[in-house]
Formats: sequence, structure tokens, C-alpha cells
Amino acid sequence: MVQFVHPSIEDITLTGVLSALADPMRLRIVVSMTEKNDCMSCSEAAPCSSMAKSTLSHHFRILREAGIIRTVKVGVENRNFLRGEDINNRFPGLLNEILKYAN
Amino acid sequence: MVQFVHPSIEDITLTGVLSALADPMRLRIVVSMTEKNDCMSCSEAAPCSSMAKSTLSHHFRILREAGIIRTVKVGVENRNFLRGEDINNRFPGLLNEILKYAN
DNA sequence: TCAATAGTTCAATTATATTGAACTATTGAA
DNA sequence: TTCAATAGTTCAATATAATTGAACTATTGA
Repeated sequence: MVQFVHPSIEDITLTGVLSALADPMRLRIVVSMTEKNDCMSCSEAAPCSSMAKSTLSHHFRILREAGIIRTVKVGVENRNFLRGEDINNRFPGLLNEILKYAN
Repeated sequence: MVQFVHPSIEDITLTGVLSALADPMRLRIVVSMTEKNDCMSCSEAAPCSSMAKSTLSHHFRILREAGIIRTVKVGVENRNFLRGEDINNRFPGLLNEILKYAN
């Protein structure tokens, strides 16, 4: 059984958030999540990219460990939720400002 | 004679800016520049860090190629200026929002 | 002319990203 | 309850980026 590690709000760092969002694929994932009720599985992201699933899994882990998403295993799939409120508590306005210019 | 390459405003990308600012040392450099009239030389940054000067030179290059600073050779030293207005034209409000939470 | 200063460039090492293959876990159907 | 299908992780290998010391260029000022 895989257990996911999520940082607490106070452990979310600015450079951690920026690093996580500094990758085009990860930024697209976050944008997609805001467009579809803040939830996205790894296999939903796959068709939009030409990446190996191990690479996608890696990207979701980076986002998770930066505190940007929360991953919950539901049945056979992982549901990833944007931690919008947490990030907004930690860095008010930052995420929206970045997403404003993503695409 | 070393010639510096600076991207034009329209060539500044969001992920480029985020990558550049996602490094703690580079973020500190940018913060320092805003605190001291938007100008900083490589040797001014050196005492604040335990980094090799070749590494610092590399960091200034990353910032330059991301469009965040403009480097001008004056005598024996390089003066680096924050391209605050350019970045603000490209992504209004973004840089200030990030700097708000840098330290 | 020459030492000092500022910084770049190079080659080598270290760290991180990407991938295919093998693996675990869950579901749903025979 | 078995077994194939699905979803995703983990591993080992390779490719790409970061870090550094050493050698270099360019400028100044004595």
C-alpha cells in the first residue's frame, strides 16, 4: 500500500512552489485542475502529453511534495486535488497571479 | 570582449521567470537588487554566499537569459539591473507578488 | 609594464530529469 | 475465486542541468 506524504501548510516554501510550477507540464496539470473542479488523475493527464507514465508520476510527486496538490487513492486510481486554499493561506494571491499568465 | 544576450520582452516566458526565481540564491540576488536601486554586481553577491564565483556567474546568466536582469559591463565590473519594468509589462504584478513573499 | 580586480569559460564532477521495464494494488467479469 | 485489465509506483539506466577549481580575458591604476 502506497502512502503519500503531504507537507503541512507551514512547510510549503516559496522556492518549492516556484520550482514545482516552473515546469510546463506541471503548470498545465495545475491549470487543468483549476478548470475541472480541482481534481485530476494521472491517467487523465497522460493523453495530453507525450510523456511516459513514470515521468507523469514523477511530476505529480513533485507537485505533491511542494504542497500544491493532495493525492488520495480511490479504488484503482489516484485523485489529485489542488490545495488552493492551503497555498492561498500560505502565500495569499500568489497562485492566482501565476495562473493568470499560464496559457 | 564578452557580449551579453538579453531576451526581448515578448521572449520572456512564464516558466522561464519561475525557473529563474525558483532558486534561493537567485531569489536573494533579485531581492537585494530591489533593495539597492535595482543594481548589483557579481562581486557584491559573493560575500553573501558561500558559492564559487563561477557558480554566481552562472546564476547571473540564468537571470539574464530569463529576462529578469540586464547586464552592462562598466570598467572592470558587470552591473546587473533588474528589468522590473519589462517584466511588469510582460506579466503585470507577477514579480511584485513573488517578491512579497521572498523573505 | 605589471599586479590586482572582475568576471567568463572550460572540463570534470555531482545532482536531477526522463524513460522502459518490472512491480503492487484494485476492480470487475467469467 | 481466479484472472485479465487498469492505474500508478519504484527501480535502474541514461540524459540533462548544476556546481566547482583552474585557466583564461579584459580593464584599471600604480
